[in-house]
Amino acid sequence: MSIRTLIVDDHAVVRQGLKMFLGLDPDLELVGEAENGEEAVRLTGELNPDVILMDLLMPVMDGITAISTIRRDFPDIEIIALTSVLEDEAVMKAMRAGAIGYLLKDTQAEELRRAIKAAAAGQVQLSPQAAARLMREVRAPESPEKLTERETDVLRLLALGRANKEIALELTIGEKTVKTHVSAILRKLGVPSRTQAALHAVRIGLVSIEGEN
Amino acid sequence: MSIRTLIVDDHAVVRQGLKMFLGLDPDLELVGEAENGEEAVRLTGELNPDVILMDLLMPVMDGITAISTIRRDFPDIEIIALTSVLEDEAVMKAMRAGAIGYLLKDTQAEELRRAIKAAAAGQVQLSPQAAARLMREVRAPESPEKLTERETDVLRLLALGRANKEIALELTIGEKTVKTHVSAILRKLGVPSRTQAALHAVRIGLVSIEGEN
DNA sequence: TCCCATCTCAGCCTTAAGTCTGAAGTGTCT
DNA sequence: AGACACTTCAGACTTAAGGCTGAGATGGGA
Repeated sequence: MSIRTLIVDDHAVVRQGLKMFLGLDPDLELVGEAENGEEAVRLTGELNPDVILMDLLMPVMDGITAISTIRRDFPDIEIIALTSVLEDEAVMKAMRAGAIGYLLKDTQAEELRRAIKAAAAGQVQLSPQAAARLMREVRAPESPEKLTERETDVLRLLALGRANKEIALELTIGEKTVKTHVSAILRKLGVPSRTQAALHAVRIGLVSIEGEN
Repeated sequence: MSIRTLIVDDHAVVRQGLKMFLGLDPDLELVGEAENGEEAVRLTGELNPDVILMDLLMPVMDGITAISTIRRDFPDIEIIALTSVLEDEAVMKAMRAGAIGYLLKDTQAEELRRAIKAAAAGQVQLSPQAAARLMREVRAPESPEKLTERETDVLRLLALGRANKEIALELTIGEKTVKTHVSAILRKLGVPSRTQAALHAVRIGLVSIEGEN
């Protein structure tokens, strides 16, 4: 019995490439394609795949959110995060969201097929690079002190280039309170200035760099 | 006679997808693949393709640089910039570097093949979105007061999250001088704070967001 | 040669940013 | 009920950021 696979990526070219990679193996069956997280969630319910290859950066609904949603509703379906960039935060986020694997898009056909089979069997499969990052994370306790919800709100606005006073207005809280949050954010992120915090936020995808001010 | 095409992208999946897209058309012949700009330049000399599909974001040598180099050495070879993000500056840069087309990776197979044929015939081919951006650029004179070389140096460091004092040290100039430059930068970019200037720099690709501090 | 852009820096000033300490109100978990 | 995390805010403080004006040095172009 073949492994039913769903691919999720917003770029047609990437989907086509994955399709071909999968087509080379009789054990793998492509049951559907989705262009964004929302569509992925919907199709997962309809098609009931065994494994999902999920891009992380997509419009409408990002991959991380889609992974969380699907893992919650369909705990038997394994998901491999597939992305073009290797980013510490992204790896961690994908793992926490419930991905069983994390692969880079420069993966070769053979390796990708092996990863899908491993995932179908419930085995963790990481690209060597991702594994290295994860190791580093585990070794260094680092405990990257998670931001609270409110702090995340503040960081999101801060990363849009807003001043404390503006953030205060937008969140309808006092400027002093914003300062308190900003201080906590800087401490937790381990950066010395709001500019670096903003750059960090962009890096982890909290805000889109395409986003306007 | 078929159109000899070279594809350049650092992701194997994308190359595979493009390969399949091209394979659907007997008029198109894939003569080679490159993983980065440097390899693209080398292969162009060896293979003498008619059209090159060039990704813009690549390690070793980026697409813009590769386009400039190839267009200078092989003026008869047409290059289509192919990228996953639509960014005003990137469109302009690619055009200035000599690309004849600019397509997004979510392009459909049919459209991509049409674009290659148009490029081979020396005709400009833009994705509708890219065309729109270009129009906007042309319409709005904008005259975005160019930054001087030194100001660009400062902005680059600023966008890494550096403080004025740090920038002064790294450029071996006084902090006052840095402030002068920063003021000029803010005025020219039309933003009110260094944080927004940093975000702008990232947006236009002055610094990579992957870049560390 | 003279003009002009650029780069450099100074002084003076205002405001924004960030730290520290302390504290009150809320909700959750045990 | 008590512990704990989160959010809110105050006061007092230090430092960074940014604006404004002025000005000397360099170097290229008309």
